[in-house]
Amino acid sequence: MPVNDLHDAAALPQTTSVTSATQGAYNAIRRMILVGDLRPGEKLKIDVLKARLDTGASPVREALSLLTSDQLVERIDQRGFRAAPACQRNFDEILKLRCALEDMALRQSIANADDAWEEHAVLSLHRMSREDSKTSDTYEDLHKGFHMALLANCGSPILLKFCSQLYDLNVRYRYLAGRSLDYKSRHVGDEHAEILAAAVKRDVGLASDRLLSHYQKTGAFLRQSGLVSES
Amino acid sequence: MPVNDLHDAAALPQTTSVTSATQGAYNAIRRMILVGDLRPGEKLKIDVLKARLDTGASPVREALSLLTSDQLVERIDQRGFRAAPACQRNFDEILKLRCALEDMALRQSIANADDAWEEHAVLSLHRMSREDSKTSDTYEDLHKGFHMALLANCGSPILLKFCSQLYDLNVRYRYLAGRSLDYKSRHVGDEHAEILAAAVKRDVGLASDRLLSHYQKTGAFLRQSGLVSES
DNA sequence: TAGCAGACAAATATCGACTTTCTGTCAAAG
DNA sequence: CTTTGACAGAAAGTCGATATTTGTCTGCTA
Repeated sequence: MPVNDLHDAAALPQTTSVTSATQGAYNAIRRMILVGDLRPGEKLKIDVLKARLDTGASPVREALSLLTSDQLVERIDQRGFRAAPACQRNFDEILKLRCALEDMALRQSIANADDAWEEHAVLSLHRMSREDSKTSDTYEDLHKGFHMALLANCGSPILLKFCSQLYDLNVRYRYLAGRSLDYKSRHVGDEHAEILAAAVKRDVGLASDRLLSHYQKTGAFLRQSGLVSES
Repeated sequence: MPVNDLHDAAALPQTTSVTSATQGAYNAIRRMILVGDLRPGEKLKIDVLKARLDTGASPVREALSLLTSDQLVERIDQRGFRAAPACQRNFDEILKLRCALEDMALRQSIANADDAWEEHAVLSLHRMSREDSKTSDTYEDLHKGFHMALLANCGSPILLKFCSQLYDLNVRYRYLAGRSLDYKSRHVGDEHAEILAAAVKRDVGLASDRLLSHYQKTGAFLRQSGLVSES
């Protein structure tokens, strides 16, 4: 299973059976960073992770190298690795870029619309809605799955990868702001449904507006509830 | 020296003194892929690279993992690494994305314009023009340096990294099409100067037009001269 | 003759030990 | 009292060897 699998992002929750130790370490560390278990800027010592994941040093090092792709880990030559720092400025940048790139991707995706894409998007929304526990990890996967499904038809794998990366970076800030805050006082379910409805109607402008508004609202929400601004 | 150093992209040609074996392997393999020494889709066997670079397996593996970030290498779990494939479709995608993202970056860069940025861009052009051998490696570095210097002031490190990646991916296609073809029958020097002039005049629209036209011309040029289209 | 099973060869992935580099502390000098 | 230098501990980086996996080739069977 390739590391960067974009197209299956909306697939069923992956079997946790992991083929290689590197892959397992990659998943585990990625999750720890996204969830905030490893704090922004924190030094990632090989020995510590090695013990925590019960693996050798090689898989850990390689996983960390791979996580550099996702901008979740910084590599400092001869000085090891650290979790990517977080700050208000960085958050704003991510939000802005996300809006720009996803807008682009969504428009292209709708322009190329076909039945398979549409049905996949509908299914993704359905699966997400069905999952009631909004704090669970699988919900996060399904949520990402839905958003990626909307963009999946844009015909540009590289653009998709960028969007996927930015999504993850953004998710981390959600957790940093306190996972419980998010989604509480808002009707995100409705927002998702409305975005999908516009997309299904092939209304590019409306879909894009709704998507961006969705992100801006979430962004304002997070900003207001105070971001962690360490290192 | 960090692997992902965007801000110094236009700095003087880097000292070749390499601190870590991984870093050395990274640079060497990256160059081999960009230049076409390692063909698209080619299997990258650890033993072979290990011997060729006179290093251990660990640095090679880690370098390959890092090159995954740049989309220059594909990692297939339990099946090793291979150089990223190349095809017409991929080239078109890169060109299109590049135009979109660099347009964005250039506009922001000019919007934030200040003296330091402007002078850095002027210097970068000068250094590139001074280098007469247009085929040498250092010219390639200076050329990238100039283009990145134009964008450097956009205030978005992530966007810059994306542009840098796309630049590299594009460079590879230049080499694939035959390094000598490029730049031969065109006055790229003039085009560069004109882009810079527009940027210095803070004429956002003109600068963007000229930049995109520059890329489109190069793109058409490469497309016409026939791309390698092997898996 | 086509297809499948098993074994052999090659290459990847992983481990554990060794070397190099960094970091923090403590003492001596300015 | 601050600063500089060296030493010791810790951590990163690297190497060589081993274990697992994959791909291929052969030979048997229907």
